[in-house]
Formats: sequence, structure tokens, C-alpha cells
Amino acid sequence: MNVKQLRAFVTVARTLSFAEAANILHLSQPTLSLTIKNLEDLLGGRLLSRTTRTIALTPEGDALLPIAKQLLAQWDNAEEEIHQRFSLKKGKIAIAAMPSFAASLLPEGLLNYHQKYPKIKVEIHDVLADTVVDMVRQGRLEIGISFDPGNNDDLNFKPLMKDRFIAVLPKDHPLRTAKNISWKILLEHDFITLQRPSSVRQLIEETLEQHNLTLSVAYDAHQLATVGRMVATGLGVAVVPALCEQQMQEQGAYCLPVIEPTIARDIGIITRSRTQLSTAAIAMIDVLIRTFEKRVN
Amino acid sequence: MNVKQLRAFVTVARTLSFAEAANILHLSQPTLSLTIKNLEDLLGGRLLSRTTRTIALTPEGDALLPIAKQLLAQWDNAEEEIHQRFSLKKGKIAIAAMPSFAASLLPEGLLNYHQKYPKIKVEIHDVLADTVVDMVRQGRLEIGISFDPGNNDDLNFKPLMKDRFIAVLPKDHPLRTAKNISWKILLEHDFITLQRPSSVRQLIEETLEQHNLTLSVAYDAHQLATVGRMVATGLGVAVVPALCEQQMQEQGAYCLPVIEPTIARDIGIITRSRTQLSTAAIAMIDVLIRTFEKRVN
DNA sequence: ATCAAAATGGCAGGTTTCGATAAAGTGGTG
DNA sequence: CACCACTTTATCGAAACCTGCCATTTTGAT
Repeated sequence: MNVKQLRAFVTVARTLSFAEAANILHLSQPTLSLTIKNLEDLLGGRLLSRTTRTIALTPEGDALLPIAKQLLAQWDNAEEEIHQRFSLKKGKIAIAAMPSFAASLLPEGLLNYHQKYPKIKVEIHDVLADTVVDMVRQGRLEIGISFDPGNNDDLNFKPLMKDRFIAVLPKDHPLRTAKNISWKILLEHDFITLQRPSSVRQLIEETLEQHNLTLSVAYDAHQLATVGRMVATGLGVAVVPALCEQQMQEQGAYCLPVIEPTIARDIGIITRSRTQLSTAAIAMIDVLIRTFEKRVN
Repeated sequence: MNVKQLRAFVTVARTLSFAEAANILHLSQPTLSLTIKNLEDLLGGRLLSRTTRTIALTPEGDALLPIAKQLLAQWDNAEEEIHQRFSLKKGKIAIAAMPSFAASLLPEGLLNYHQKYPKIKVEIHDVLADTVVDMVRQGRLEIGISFDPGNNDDLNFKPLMKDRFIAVLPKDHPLRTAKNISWKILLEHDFITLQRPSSVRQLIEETLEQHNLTLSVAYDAHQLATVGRMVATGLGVAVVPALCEQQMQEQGAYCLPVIEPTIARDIGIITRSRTQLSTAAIAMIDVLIRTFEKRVN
């Protein structure tokens, strides 16, 4: 039994005419005759009692009709459902992004995506950079935004932009008029930064060590927002990704480029290699690239 | 999208191997490859992410799988349902029978039918003989059991048996030892019969009129059971179809053949001509014929 | 008898199917 | 670390099959 046969039966049952049904189905009358006959043979008896003048449903046909209608409706729904998913009119996509990106640029990308594919739901996981990588690796979601996880067989990294690190100073700090500030000077002040598992903290420590600079941390916190507020309050200075510049300024802190050394890292899209991405994910990646490509903070 | 494609997809999703799935589906592996490919093309994207070593569902495939499973299950159910109806394992059939038959022989036929097709429900309408004919003519049910409705374009009559009319006497009646009884003698007693719309009453009146005999009715009732009880009580005598002989005897009356004239009528199966009978109905007719054919009461 | 509609038969085009073969990814091995 | 062998899917070409149409016949109703 196939869909064509069932559709033919329902149409004949509705029109009570082979000729008219054949028209509707874009078939010739003989073909329709045969189709119905095949269906009847398959099911083991007549569904339609037909003379040249009158078509009527047999009791079995009567029983099949509502079932067939429902079946066809569900069939079409299923097809439409998947079709919509593929054509991005529907569906859901999950993204993990490191907090600095999630809270700064990501919304702009999401806005572009939503304008293009308004029916797709997007779920954002703003978690630590390492967690982003883990979540993608475990297949918990399709797209991660973080910095380059390094050579990795099962992960792909597509760079989006460079993220410099910037110094954050209280607004009334004497150095705020300078064009930039060196680490050496910066480290003479009380230093506020993120707590250890953070990638920002790690990167700062590693880089300073390479340049034989010593970091003494006065305060550390979990969230950049806290750091920003602490700096604004005058507790000390900090170094954060440029991505957070706007956030820092909004909290009343002042941002300056930090040099000697300049710290920068690639931020990009992480996906699993060897795994087919959903069309929604492919579209999301496309939008993100268009939005952020070659942008340097 | 067709059933074959969906079944192929579900099987591959279950086995996670094209080769194994092809075996299960009794297809060659290339054919299965192409089937899946066609389904994917139709829906607009990949459902299965496949390498030579690993097969995995894409998000869309994941979404389709439960839908497809449900759809196929319903599909099979529908097919099975109708199939069972045709093979008489299921279904319902309605019969109308005149009361004299319904209360006497019919149960024997129904028993045979039920033994052969235990899943079929049977609905009995024990109504007046004329009503039986009307119900069949109107298409309210497929099978009627009554006497010959006469030449009729839209009805078929298939005789089952001859039904003689018999005299019913109180058990202590002086004539009960006779081999038979003539109408002339019978009419000397108080006569009990059915009320006018009944076919029994009509047939008796018509026949007697043809033989110049006069019927004077002392009592008339609606149901044969009442007539029987009245006779048994000694209120008078009656003439009823032989079908009711057992019933009369059970009620304490005594039955004798009635002669001069003998009244008999054909009892048979009435169906609509030019209408396809359900398989259940065809089987019922077959059973009834086997059970009652050539039986003469 | 005539007319209209479904059934049947024959034929063409397209699809499906298969076997054979190619391509690709994986895992082991030197 | 590169290469080879093995396994599995993808591709290709030919044959079988099915499906569709047209022409014709059959059938039932007027």
C-alpha cells in the first residue's frame, strides 16, 4: 500500500467519480482505475462499489475512508515539518559562547540571524571558554564560540576576529589621558582579575610569565561585571578582553590599550569535525561570519 | 515521499548501517543508498550523517525518526485493520429477520457463523416481515430474512426453506390426536391470530378468501408468544408458521398440520441488487444457506 | 438503442533495481 | 609517521519493472 493509492482512494471517495478524481489527481481515468484496483487487490476486497453510473463506498471502504484521511493528513504534516526544518522556517539551535563574547557582540549576530530566520529558536549557553569547547566536543550543541582550542582532531575552529586585551582604569585615574599603558606600569597598581579557571586569567598569567613580569592579584572575582564595578569603584585596575570595553565603560570605568606585551587571541566558531551540521547551524555560522569577520577589537 | 523511503530511513536509523539495513529491507545496498538520498533530496537536506565507518542522525533526522516511526506504525495498523475486515476477522454486520424466523431458526445460523468468524459482531433486527424488506431496500442493512417480496428490480431474493402453516391447539383439545386438521373444522373454534399489519395474518386472510372460507377472529395480538400463551390457556385455536412450532409447544400448546388448503411460503434471504455486499455479509449468506437450505418445516 | 462512464489491453517512458566498481575513512603495521 | 589493507558507502550502467497514457471495449442507466 502506498501513498498514491490512498490518495487516489480518498479523492474518488470524495468526488464519487473516477473521471473527476482522475482530473484532480492529474492522472488519466484508466490509470486511476488501475490504482484503485491495485489497492483493492492488496487489501483483499472491494472498497468502492462502482457501476458506470454510480459510485458508492463498500462497508470496508467506509471504514477505510476516515482512517485514510487521517493518515494522509499526518503524512503531509510530517513532510511539511521536516521540510520547514530544512528550510529554516522552524527548529531550534543551541550555541555556547564564552561570557565576554556572549555579553558583547553575540547579540548583534543573533539579531541578524533572527531577522533572516525568525522562526528558529536559539538557546545561548554563556559558559567558561573551556566549557564551551567541552560542550561542543561532547556533542551537546553544534556551535561554540570561544578562542582557538588548538589542534584538535575532532574539532574545527573558524576564526571570527581578534580580541585584544585592554586595561581598565577608574575614571578619575591619573593615567586615563594616556594613549596606552604598559604592563609594567599597570602592575604597580592593585590588580583585579578573574578567578583561576577563567581563560582570561590563564592567558594573562602565561603571557606575563613569558615576559618575566610578576602579577600580584589584589582581588579576583568570577564575573567580568564584578571586576568592572570594582575598578569603577576605585579598588584597582584590570585587564580584560576588548570585547568587554563597552560593558566596562557603561559601568563607569575607563579603557586603554595595554602594551608591552600586547595580548590578543583569536575568537572563532568551534564545531565538531566529522559531524553533519544542521542547516540551521550552517546558516548561523554564515550569519556570524558575515557579521563579525575581520572585526578587530 | 513514499512509504518505502520512510521505512528505509527508519531501518537505517535503527541499525546504523546501510548494509545491514539493506539486508533487512531485502534491498541491495546501492538501492538503499539511493532511496535514502532521494528522501533527503525531497526533504531538502541530510537526515543521516554518514562516513564509511560511522552513521549518525543529523538533527533533522533525529526530528524525523519518531515521527516516521509513528507514521509507519499507523500505516501498518490501517492496512491490517482493513485487511482483517476483508478476511472477516473483524467488523460488524446487521441483519433484519421476521420475528418467527428470528426467534426460531436464526440463532442456529448465527451460532455457525460465530464459530467460523468469531470476531464479527452481528446486530439482529427482529421486525415485521414488511419492515425487513423496507430496511433492506433503504440500505439500512445488507441482509434481510423474510418471505419473497415478489418481483422487484432492486431486491434479490434467495429462498432458504419452505415454511408451512400449522394449527395450534390447547393441549387438552379433543382434536389433538388427529394427524392433521382442516381449515373448515378449525374455523369452527374461536380463532386467535396476529393483528393486521402482520404477514401471517395477511397470508391467512388472502388464502382463506381464495378458498371461500370465512375467518372470524376471536382474539388478535401483536406477538406470536402472546398467541401461543392464549392458545395454551384454552382461549381458542390459531394457525402460525411452522417455524414457531417449538415455541408453541414450549408454551404448552399442541401443533398439527393444517390442510385444505395447506398454506406455505418461501422464506429466504433478501439483499439489494446492484450493491456490493461486504465480505462479512457474503459469508453470512453462505453460512445461512448451508445451515437451512432445503429444510422444510 | 443510445449515451456516458469505468474497465481492459497494448505500448512507451521513466523509475527502480541490481551487480560491478570506485571512493573514502579507519585501524593496524612497519 | 606514513602507508596499506579492510570495511563500508557512493557511483555507474544495464535490465527489469512499474506506471502512465491512448485507444478500445464493456457495462449500466436513461
